[in-house]
Amino acid sequence: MYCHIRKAMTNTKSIETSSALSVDCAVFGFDGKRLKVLLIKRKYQYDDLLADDPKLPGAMILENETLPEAANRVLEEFTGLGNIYLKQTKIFSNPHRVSEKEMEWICRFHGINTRRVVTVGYYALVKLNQGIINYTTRKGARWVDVDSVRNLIMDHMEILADALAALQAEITHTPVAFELLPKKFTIHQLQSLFEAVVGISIDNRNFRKKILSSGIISPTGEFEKNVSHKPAQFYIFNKTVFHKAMNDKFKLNFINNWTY
Amino acid sequence: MYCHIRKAMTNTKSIETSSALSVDCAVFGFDGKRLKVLLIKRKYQYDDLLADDPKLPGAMILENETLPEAANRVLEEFTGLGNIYLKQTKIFSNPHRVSEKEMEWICRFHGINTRRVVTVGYYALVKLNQGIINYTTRKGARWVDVDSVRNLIMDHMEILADALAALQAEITHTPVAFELLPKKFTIHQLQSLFEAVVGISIDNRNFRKKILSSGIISPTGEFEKNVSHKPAQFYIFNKTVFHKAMNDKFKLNFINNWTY
DNA sequence: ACAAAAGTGTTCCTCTTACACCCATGA
DNA sequence: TCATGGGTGTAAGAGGAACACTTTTGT
Repeated sequence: MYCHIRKAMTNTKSIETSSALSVDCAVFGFDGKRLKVLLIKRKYQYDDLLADDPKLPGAMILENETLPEAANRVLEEFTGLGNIYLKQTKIFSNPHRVSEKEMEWICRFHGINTRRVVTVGYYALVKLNQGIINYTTRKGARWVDVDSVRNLIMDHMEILADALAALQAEITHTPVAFELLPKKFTIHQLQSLFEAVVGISIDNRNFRKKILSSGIISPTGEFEKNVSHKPAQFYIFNKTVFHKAMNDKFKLNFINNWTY
Repeated sequence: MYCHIRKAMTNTKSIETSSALSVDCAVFGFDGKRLKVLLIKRKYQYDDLLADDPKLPGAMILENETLPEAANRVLEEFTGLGNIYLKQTKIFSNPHRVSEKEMEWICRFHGINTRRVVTVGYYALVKLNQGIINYTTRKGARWVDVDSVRNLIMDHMEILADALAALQAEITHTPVAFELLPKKFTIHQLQSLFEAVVGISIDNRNFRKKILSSGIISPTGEFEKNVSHKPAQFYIFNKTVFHKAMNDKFKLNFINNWTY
């Protein structure tokens, strides 16, 4: 039913070929102070590749799933959550991105037989809470400060760096920040998140003015409890206002949204 | 040297599998008035799939090249140009994105044998001129108004729409506009390009003010000749100023570059 | 009382907007 | 002389930047 014809191929150095396709996910979370990323372990030792070597969660793509489905499968496995914000970043297709030894490890671990693995980078955003942390801990995963990540296996450092850059770019133009916060959050939390992700500090009064006048968050009337300072009000994200604002502003007033 | 171990796999419905990987490129050009995209023909008839069916240029990835290399190979084949601006957009990995008949066509045409083709979308930007147009015409390709493209094969309409959306988003934040213009261009050309790509109209005086005060273009002192109106000055893009401006502005003054 | 974070206003200034006419050239 | 696009200035308003103190709560 599919293909039955195979052209006789000369033994050139470059031929059309099949690749194993995988996804690797940089899963970000925010603990109120710092941006965290979820790391797992290699799990299976192979020669001098240690079982403890840290890596990003990932998986091979299955026969009848799309790449985002594969990424969601990985996220569900390690966090227990469905419906996570997920965004594809780059594709890592260098034929030599994986060393021969790593290639052997992959084939052994995944029970496949291939000469090349092309991987697709994703970043995912989760609302961190104690439940998730307990879950990921049981799975042998840990949440690490993004700034302090070192020595991931293969090209996972590069995949992570790319994911972080994509998140930084996106958080200033789309409301992904709210994917990292609880449904109800304080303005202080929101500001800290921006500061942590973009790596800057923002004047509190100006921040409040801008975020409140934009209308994309609404006060709930609820306040923090049992905090040793003046309790902050909780706000919620206002999706409809955001989309309206984008459509009104972005197209009609191009020159205003134009940042050279 | 690579893998020699293959785990016995149970015959589940979803198994890890290999895919053929392809690239498809939306190649954009600007003729001074409208945004154009390069279309080619299917070329080989197969049953009711006609040789004239329009499609985006694309190719299977070869064994020892990366995806951007494959995309560049396609561009060189159809335009004769190297060093074209190239940007990856999305991956199209739906297992059913290609019908069975198209799948047969692919296998036949490419002389491969696979059950699945995952394709990676790219958009490319070229400086249109008569030389290029002659070249692409000899290759059987044509430059079509983006707005009037209809009925591309497989999911190429979707790939094109995605590429266009990516270009629209990018042109307002990075200087890709200059990839679509000759080295020396008039301010009018630049403005028309923005208008064509984003689909808006811009006040000429305000546009000049903003673009000139940004410093990212510099006058050459040369003027149009043989035009039946006041000759316009030619300008060139000023790369260094652009990068300096981005670094100064974007990080330090986040709140200003923030568009909710 | 004190520590810790919440919350609030104003001034200055830059940038955006809206808008209309004369200029240089080729036909 | 006419048609075509090139090129210019200003005033009003909006929004960003910089800046410090009072409030509320738990300990």
